[in-house]
Amino acid sequence: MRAKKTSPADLTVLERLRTAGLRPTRQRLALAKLLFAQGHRHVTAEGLFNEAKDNRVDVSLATVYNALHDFTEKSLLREISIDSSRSYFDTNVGDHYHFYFEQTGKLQDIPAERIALANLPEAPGGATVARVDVIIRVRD
Amino acid sequence: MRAKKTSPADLTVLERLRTAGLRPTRQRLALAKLLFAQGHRHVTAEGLFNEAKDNRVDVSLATVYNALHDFTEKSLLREISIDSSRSYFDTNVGDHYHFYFEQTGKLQDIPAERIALANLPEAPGGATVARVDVIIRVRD
DNA sequence: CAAGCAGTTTAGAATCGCTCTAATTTTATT
DNA sequence: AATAAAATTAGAGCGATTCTAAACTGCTTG
Ligand SMILES: [Mn+2]
Ligand SMILES: [Mn+2]
Ligand SMILES: [Zn+2]
Ligand SMILES: [Zn+2]
Repeated sequence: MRAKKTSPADLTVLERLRTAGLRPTRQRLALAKLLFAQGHRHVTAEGLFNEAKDNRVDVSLATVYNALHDFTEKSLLREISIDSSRSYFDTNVGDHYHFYFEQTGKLQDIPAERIALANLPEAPGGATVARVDVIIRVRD
Repeated sequence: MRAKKTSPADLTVLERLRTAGLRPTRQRLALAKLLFAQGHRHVTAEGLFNEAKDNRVDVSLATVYNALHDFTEKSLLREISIDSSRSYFDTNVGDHYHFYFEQTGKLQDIPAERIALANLPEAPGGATVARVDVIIRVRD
């Protein structure tokens, strides 16, 4: 694989990886750019893999999975289980919820302030709440 | 496979199937009995399949999947996606939410009244809300 | 109750998202 | 440049689920 000079536009993404403690390899940089260059996104591994291909980013499927998981581990992404058949990865790691369009498989953010989640019960038996997921499944 | 007389205890389950418009076959009756005889349950296909084996219910894995899906279609069960690696089926089809214990993979019901879900945003673009899932993921 | 048919079950193959393996390549450090 | 650690990769492997197509069963009808 040909290495390519780092352009100024990559700098922010590069720093983001370094800050997270991830080596800024060509593959991670390219994927991070696809993921983070625009606004928040919800991607599947396959979707990102195809997008990489479309953008002539030469990267293996295994690396896409590795990167998605590495990014998730470092809180650059968050993984969402909506449909038991595939995982989604969300570039919005802040507190928020989702609409899920069953026909298209698309996700749409709902800001945390838009839902009042009151009286959340205590986690039983001294357990710790890791996350609260709210998914509003919609159909046309 | 030997057929077995329908016992009085099966009657309620039998009616339940008939009412749902499902033929009360030996396999469906046996599985429905496992599912609905006790209180509410959260099962996986594999779990139910093993439970059937333990109870000397001779049924194939494909039939377990068929029954779970048929029951879900008729609203005798509801399917829950928690973990992208497997589906759970819930005998509680009423409005309620869940604790999910990440270590053990167990689910625990949270009655709808225990969570105040206010200000639910409208479904965008004239879509209809099919369901609202709330999953509180907990760790010890 | 026999026949007939739609609905159901089944074993095993197939599928599919994802993970693993082990060899190669790259990165970061000296 | 040499080295060690980390990352990438092709392809095999895995596990949950679905599919196929043949055998069986429940229900209706005569
Ligand atoms: Mn994962
Ligand atoms: Mn399903
Ligand atoms: Zn999101
Ligand atoms: Zn439940």
